[in-house]
Amino acid sequence: MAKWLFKSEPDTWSWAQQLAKAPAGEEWHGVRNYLARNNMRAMRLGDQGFFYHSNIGKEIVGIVEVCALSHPDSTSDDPRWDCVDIRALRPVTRPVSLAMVKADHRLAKMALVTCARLSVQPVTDEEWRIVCELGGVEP
DNA sequence: GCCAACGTTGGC
DNA sequence: GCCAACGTTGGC
Repeated sequence: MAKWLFKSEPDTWSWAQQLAKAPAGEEWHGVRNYLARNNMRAMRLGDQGFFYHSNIGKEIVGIVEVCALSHPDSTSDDPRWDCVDIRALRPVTRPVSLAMVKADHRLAKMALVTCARLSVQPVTDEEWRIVCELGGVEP
């Protein structure tokens, strides 16, 4: 299973809101970037991802799972924009901050660091394991 | 198909 | 709130 990372400004959509929608899940709409969209198109049911709070917090706060394959974004009339649905699985024991990620040389190549503006990112298996370790949660 | 202008993201 | 980075748009 591939691993991913989803960014959201908690002002707009927070982990608490995502958690409140579990287990049904929620459409990850609003992405208007080709690379982020292509990442969502590549997702499979059961793929897991980190839920990251951008701007406020700047930390990974939970783990989500893809529960619907890529489909047209209901918030757009433009057929270019698709998105998946995700549901909250569990919070991390300790939030993993951007500063912690940057401070860990093993995570230097993480997209969170190298592609700061990409809102839906791939995560390698090794990065997944290390972030889970930092967050005190089972990979 | 290039590239300048513009808009947005997101860390600080 | 600022601004750097960078993705997108649109004129040529």
